[in-house]
Amino acid sequence: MTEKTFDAGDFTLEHVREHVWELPQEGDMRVPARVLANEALLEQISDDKTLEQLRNTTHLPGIQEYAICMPDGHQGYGFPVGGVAALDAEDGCISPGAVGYDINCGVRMVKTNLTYDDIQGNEEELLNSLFANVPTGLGGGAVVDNAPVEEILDRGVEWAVEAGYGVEADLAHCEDEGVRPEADPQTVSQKAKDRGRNQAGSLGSGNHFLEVQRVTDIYRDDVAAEFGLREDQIVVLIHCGSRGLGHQVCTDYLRDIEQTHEGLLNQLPSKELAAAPAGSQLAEDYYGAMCAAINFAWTNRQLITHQTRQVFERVFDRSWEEMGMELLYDVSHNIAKKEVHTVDGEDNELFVHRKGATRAFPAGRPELPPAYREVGQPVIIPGSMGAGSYVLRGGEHSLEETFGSTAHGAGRLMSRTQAKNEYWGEDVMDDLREDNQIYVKAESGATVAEEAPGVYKDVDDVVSVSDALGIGDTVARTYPVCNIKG
DNA sequence: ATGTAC
Repeated sequence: MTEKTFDAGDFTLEHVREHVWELPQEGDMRVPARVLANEALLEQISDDKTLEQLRNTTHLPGIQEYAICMPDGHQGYGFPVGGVAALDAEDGCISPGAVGYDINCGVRMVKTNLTYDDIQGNEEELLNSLFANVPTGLGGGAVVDNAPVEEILDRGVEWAVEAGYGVEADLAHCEDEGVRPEADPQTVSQKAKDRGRNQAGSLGSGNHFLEVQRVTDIYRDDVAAEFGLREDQIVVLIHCGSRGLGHQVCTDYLRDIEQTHEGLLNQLPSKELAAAPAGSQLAEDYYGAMCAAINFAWTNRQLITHQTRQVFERVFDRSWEEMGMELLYDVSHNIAKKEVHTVDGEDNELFVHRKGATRAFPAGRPELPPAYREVGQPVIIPGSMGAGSYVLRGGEHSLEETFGSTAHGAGRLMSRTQAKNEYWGEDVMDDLREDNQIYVKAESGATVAEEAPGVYKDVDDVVSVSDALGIGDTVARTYPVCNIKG
């Protein structure tokens, strides 16, 4: 270790090597904590609670190696958004706060064989038709009214495909093939199910969006060819989660775990990290309920994919198959999952908590579908609505550095309240259209202000750290064409 | 993120 340090508010980080910074283990910390970032990104987390929350995480029983903060990390509920914590699945614990309220918030990319030329002039028709056919905003609205929630919780995208909202190939291009088999609908409260019943196929609000984009840059020709991506291609990005259902699951189990496992809670530096010991009834139940909410979120994105395909069919008067509207991949950003990782030469089953972090498995991992087993997993990292997004490929160092994870987005720079003081939604939309030919339509102007490009970090910085560390390699970059949101 | 609050 070098002598170099970074003074981040109340914390001093030691420089391990390029882009790797460490909070040394001290006091009741069970392991050190690591931040993967350049100095500009570190500066941006020096004044909030990100580092305090990261350090708190190192107190969780069973934590392995390090608590890790990705380059896009910022403060969240109890645990940083952009945090990764791997906890022993036998002797450790599971923590709802380290998964987040929006269980399986995530993103999928739908490819097309259209080019930017094909859709120029159609942007507003596309925008309006997408907005009319994809429910957005807080509260109700759904593609499927009175949906069979129990079956969705149990079977995920398999249900959607059987019901005619997708094809078999969609399953093969979704993390875990669109189904978490450990899902246990019986552990999901009636209240959560009631909230989900009329939200199956809805975008929601906040940072969630559906964006038509064009591919502007290819960085790795061979990988891009395997992924079916090329310059000037039109793609669609769908970013949303498990809506009120997942939120209710988190709320229900946080309260229950706080009460039932008060002894463990009292050993932790923050109530927001409440955790259930591995093997306890509540750990089992929360895992089953979280997996069920995961299935709901995947189905949600599948139903929105179906609507998107139909909109494209009407606007361009061709079938979606003719337009090549196949899934590239669907990745989770908020999840805890049992995975086997090698620690100190031994294979251990761990609850890998990724909150605002993406699984980024390299070639060879058995979990990857056949299409990506030789090349590595596609990772999709959305930027702000003014910046576009990146497609990465799980890097060969991800398993040793981050339990197979990388960043999930640009990361917020300021709170929603602060954003609303700085920006006015209508002005943001006018600027994007006039200066960048980006068409935005939203349920609420306030949401546009909260999500203005200026409230986000530079996604280029985030991705360059991932690429330099070899945890997620850049493959392609996209730029927005039109965007709908809540 | 969220029927934006217990």
